[in-house]
Amino acid sequence: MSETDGTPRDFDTLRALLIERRPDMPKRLAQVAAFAVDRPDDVTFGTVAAIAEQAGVQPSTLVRFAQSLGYQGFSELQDVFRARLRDRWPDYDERLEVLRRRSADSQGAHALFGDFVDTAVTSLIRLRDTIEPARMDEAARLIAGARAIYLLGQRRAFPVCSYMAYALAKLGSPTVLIDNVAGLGPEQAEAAGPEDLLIAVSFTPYTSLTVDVANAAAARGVPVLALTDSPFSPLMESAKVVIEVIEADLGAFRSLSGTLCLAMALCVAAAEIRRAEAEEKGPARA
Amino acid sequence: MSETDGTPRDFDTLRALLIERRPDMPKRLAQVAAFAVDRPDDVTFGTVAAIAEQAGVQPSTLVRFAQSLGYQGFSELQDVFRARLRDRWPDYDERLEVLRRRSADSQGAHALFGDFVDTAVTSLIRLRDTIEPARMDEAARLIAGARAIYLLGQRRAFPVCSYMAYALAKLGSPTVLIDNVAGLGPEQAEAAGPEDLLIAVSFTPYTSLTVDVANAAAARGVPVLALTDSPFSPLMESAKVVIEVIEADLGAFRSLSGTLCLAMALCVAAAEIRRAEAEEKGPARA
DNA sequence: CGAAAAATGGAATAAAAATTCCACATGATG
DNA sequence: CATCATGTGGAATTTTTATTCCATTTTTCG
Repeated sequence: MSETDGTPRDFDTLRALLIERRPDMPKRLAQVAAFAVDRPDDVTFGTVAAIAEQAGVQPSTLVRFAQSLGYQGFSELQDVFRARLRDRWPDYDERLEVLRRRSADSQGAHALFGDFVDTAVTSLIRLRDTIEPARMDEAARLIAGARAIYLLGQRRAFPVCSYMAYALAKLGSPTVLIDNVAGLGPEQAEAAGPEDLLIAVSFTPYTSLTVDVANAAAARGVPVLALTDSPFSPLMESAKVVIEVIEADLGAFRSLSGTLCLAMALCVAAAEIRRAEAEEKGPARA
Repeated sequence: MSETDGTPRDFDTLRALLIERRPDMPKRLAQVAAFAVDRPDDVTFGTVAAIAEQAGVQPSTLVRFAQSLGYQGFSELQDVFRARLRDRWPDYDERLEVLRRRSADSQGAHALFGDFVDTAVTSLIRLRDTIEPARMDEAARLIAGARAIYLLGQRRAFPVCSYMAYALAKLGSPTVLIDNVAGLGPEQAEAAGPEDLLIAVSFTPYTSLTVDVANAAAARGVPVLALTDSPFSPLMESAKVVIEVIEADLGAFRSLSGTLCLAMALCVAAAEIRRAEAEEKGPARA
């Protein structure tokens, strides 16, 4: 993987290289190689001095070790160790750099697309691994149990809402998309009652309309399901259930893929719950 | 866990503390708290200067932040972040195991979400590998060269358009989202002229409004860029450039992830082209 | 509205770290 | 066994990084 000059940039390759080359290394360097393979965490987090002591060598030996592998210095080698723990979240600055360089080449659109795809995939996988199943079930039940679903989200969150509006409508749920046309957002939301559900979607920086309408609704006893990106979201107060969605971003552009998938899954899960319940109560009616 | 004096030594406690105390913190410190909770990985590996920049504060603020929580300095706080990875990730295999078990266990919403994620990832990767770079460049240049961008898409395609509207606006392009409020879609599109660009997004079954408006515009000499899902799309006739987007679907639900990524990439690519051109012509004006 | 307190930004300083350098040791080779 | 190439330890140096300090701004409260 990704070594142009025999100097690994990813941990697995580096590890393999160390194991392969260790027998031919000078004593101290071999010692360092062994230590690096055995206790990668210590290498990841330690300072040169600390690692040197643990490995029983001089600090300078570590630097020479790194250089003998083709790195500029020990720090560069340590970066590979760190990337191992960090990989799933592509490095912000480096990415931006790549973005800029590529578009300067005017290789442009397609390469950029590749980056966006990477970011979206990262986002999706990460979200799948971190989201709490219990929360999702709660949310799905909330949707399934509601009389009508009110969807609230502005700016970047709006596509999510309009997508849910489409999906829910297709699944047969009474749905109101609060699009705030003519500034009537608050009024659109006013029809919602305790039997209904307001799904509020908002990301930093939180649109005040969204927050205000959600709070007002909550105050009236309308249950609120919040999809948001941080535990500090102002939606936390009013929401009955909160699902935290952390998306990866590329430059200034945050992916929406994870949120959309989540939204879709919730809608379909809710539809399933409803269907199951309908079957239990009156199988004949279907 | 293990805090004698209210200063957490483990990450989870620290995180909880930050969430709890953030509302009462001064602005900048709250900002740091949010950053620390949202992007712990960046805090774990960054230097004070790098983290400060990403969080939009001064280095000294980070130190003060740590001290206000009872740590001696920022480094001590960072240790807590590092310990989190040390403790949590030593064994990759175990982690995978947990993950596997979790997704096998869970039924309902979460499992469904996993499926949607799989579908989206498949969609993304496939799209990245099949799309024609030349087309994308054409499309990006078209967007970059236009006076104003008109966005047309109904139903499932609407979220894509609203997302583009958001992105283009943020990138400084004059943008009109044809949302067809009050049935005024055709009239909204009428302002578009040969200097402008109409981006039409439509998937099977093609909404007639979209097709009609796109055709009418094309007849008037407005260039049309079509994002669609089949070579038989009725948009083929009127479009100057067509990008074909094939999305994977799960049951009746087709993913949108690929289309959204594509849309985003096009917008950013166009913005880059514009910037490059602006720099060439009048570097002084920037 | 005005004084006091708290918070903030940014430069200055101190601390710590990485890296380089070189004298010395070791081991291979003729 | 002399010589040379290679490897090593440790101090010196340079660079990076964290922290402190203080003038200025913002907020709070009488």
